[in-house]
Amino acid sequence: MTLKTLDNSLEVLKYFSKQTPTWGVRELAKEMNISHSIIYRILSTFENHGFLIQNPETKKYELGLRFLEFGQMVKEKLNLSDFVLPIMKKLSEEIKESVFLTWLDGTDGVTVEIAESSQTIKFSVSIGTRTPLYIGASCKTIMAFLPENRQVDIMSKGMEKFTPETITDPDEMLLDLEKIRNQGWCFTTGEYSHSVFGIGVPLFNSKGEIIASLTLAGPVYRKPTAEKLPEIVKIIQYAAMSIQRYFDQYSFKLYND
Amino acid sequence: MTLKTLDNSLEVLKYFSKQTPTWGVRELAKEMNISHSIIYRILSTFENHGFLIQNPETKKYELGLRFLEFGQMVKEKLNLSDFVLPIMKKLSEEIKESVFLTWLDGTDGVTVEIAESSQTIKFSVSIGTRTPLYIGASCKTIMAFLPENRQVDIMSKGMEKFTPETITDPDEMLLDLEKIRNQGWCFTTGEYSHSVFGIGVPLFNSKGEIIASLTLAGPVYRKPTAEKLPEIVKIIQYAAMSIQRYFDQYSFKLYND
DNA sequence: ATATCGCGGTTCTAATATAGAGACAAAGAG
DNA sequence: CTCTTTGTCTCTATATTAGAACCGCGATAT
Repeated sequence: MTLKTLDNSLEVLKYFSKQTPTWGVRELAKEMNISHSIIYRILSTFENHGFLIQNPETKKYELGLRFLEFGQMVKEKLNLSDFVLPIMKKLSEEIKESVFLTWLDGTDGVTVEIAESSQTIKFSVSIGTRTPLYIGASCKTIMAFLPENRQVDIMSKGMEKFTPETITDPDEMLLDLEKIRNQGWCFTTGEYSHSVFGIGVPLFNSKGEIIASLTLAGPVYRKPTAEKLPEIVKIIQYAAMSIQRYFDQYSFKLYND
Repeated sequence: MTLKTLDNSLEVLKYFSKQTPTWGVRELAKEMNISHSIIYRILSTFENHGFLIQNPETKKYELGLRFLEFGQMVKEKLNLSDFVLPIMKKLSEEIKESVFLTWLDGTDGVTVEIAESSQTIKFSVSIGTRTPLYIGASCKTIMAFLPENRQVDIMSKGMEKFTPETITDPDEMLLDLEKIRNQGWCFTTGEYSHSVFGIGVPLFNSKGEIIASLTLAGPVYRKPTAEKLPEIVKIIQYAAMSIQRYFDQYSFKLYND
């Protein structure tokens, strides 16, 4: 049993995205098909607590500084900067492509740390980015190691076709995941966004449950040839091992259900 | 008129701080003097949306990855890294002390960007840190340029004595603020935390309203002598001018009421 | 100049969601 | 083993919220 008011309010909050960072009361009400009175009350309550701010001229609302506070606390809790980021940076320099760490969170993968390639053309993504688990190397690597009932669960909520390469057939997906699980890594091209390749390897907690993935990504035209791929996978796996050791040592603190 | 349920829920959220990052249901209920049923419903609703996560072993709750997403969006909206941070870094290198940017948010100052000193002993603070406006150089610099009714408002909510140096008498504070306003900068020692000095200068929006402050801080034993102070203030003011120009140019987007 | 529209904000009341006490099983402590 | 404490769930009186209608304002159109 959940609180409907809070539930609605958090749903409202999710409309403040990178694509649509500001909303007027009636504008958002129309978008959500809800009475503008309700939206007004929700937005102004959030504003009272600093989670939203209202531009006094345009009267539109946007995200407030309170999120800086909470976001930073989560980041410090993860504490990846000290030990994990250097490993990622080294890997990124070695292969000359961007490297990122994706965390399992419900039915999504969340990018929690990034080491960008120094090349001018590179794969680039923001910390905090959320993607459904059935899309792309980083997420499918995670999904492949979940129990099958959770895999089915994720797919049962519908699978959106992000690009022509996105797999949207559940049976095909299950086969794909099995392959990933068997070989221990995942190679994709153009699933998450057009003309991007990715190579992901899994990371587990001390109980052997999947919690994250380490992924390398770059433009497809630089994608490794079939004969170079195994070598690159090995290098990524080696970096993943170092990170894994750190996780084991600190019995890493983020859960998957 | 606000939503009481949401209001309570956000109040609950604020108990997840750096000092107390994890809470059990009944533990938090006791702390807040609220029925544990209510807390349970609030926490589990937040959990459904990824704002909190529950450790499956200890059953305790802590902040979830959703905050990473929203925190990052706020950070990118501010977009200080590209232009303002380099200025701060240069200033920090020149004077060899930490430099930080504090934003006005309601009755608090929020640290939004930091350039740490390279010295081993240095002032250090997290992004997102919140302090009442009546404490410390960075906050008092902002408060000094607010209209008097808002100054009185802030003080009327009570003034906590953080350190022996904290000014808690409203009349004394008003005099102090006037002095800061007249000289255009603020110098304090040991107000925010023991044995720390700070020098703050104000930053305004295009309408001449105070929105932020640029502050230099370090250990008191390195605090500038009376004759060196004016020179250092000038250097800080020069950096502030550069930042000010950037704000003017982009008619800077964060509001103060 | 006047009318119209759409905006954020407010008020009202029926109807619904919530508060809060209490119960429960499970886990832990003594 | 018993006693305590935990998170979770159920119940009902009641406080809170939903949603329509309304308001005054400012921009736009006539």
